[in-house]
Amino acid sequence: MKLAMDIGHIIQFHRKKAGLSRIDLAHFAGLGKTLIYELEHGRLTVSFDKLMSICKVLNIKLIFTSPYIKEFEDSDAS
Amino acid sequence: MKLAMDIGHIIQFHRKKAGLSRIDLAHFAGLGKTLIYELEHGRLTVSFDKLMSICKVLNIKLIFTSPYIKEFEDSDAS
DNA sequence: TAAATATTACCGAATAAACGGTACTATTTA
DNA sequence: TAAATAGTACCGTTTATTCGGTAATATTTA
Repeated sequence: MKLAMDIGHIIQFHRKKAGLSRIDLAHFAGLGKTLIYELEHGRLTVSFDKLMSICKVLNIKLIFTSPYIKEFEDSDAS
Repeated sequence: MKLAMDIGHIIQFHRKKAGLSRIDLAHFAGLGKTLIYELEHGRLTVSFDKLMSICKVLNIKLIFTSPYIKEFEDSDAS
């Protein structure tokens, strides 16, 4: 578990674990190579859905948590 | 804890819990009102850093997790 | 009811993200 | 060493996001 500070490092670590090149990862996530490159170099200005596509390929899950989350889950809105 | 499927609902729930209007939230997060509106209406095409700004205001934390996360945290890359 | 506030909604413009192309430099691998 | 692959880097263009403005409709509060 890790806070969303250095996603770039997390992505890079998991990409290498998966034995993928940047181009491979970009391809599997349906994205351009430039995005992977910039993401791994600390650029946080990435759209959320594209980040999700990458995480999906790398089997990384995102969890939202807060003092109210339990209450939210028990509500209808969930 | 909740997967990143319906962020819109999560945001809205927490915003109301905090007693903030959309304009309030937008203001505190340094964003435009349109973004909050669209985000709460299921639009996932939001930049990650702006989503983070919103979460920060609402005291929502984001956690990345995966089978390799422990290993990542113990590595230098973390 | 009336006034104030919040929400929903669309618009065009400004800004930012994402792309492919290209080229040059490591780093592998044969 | 030579060839192949991967990484770094910048560019100009396309596309998507984000914005403020405006207006009309709830919803809340006096």
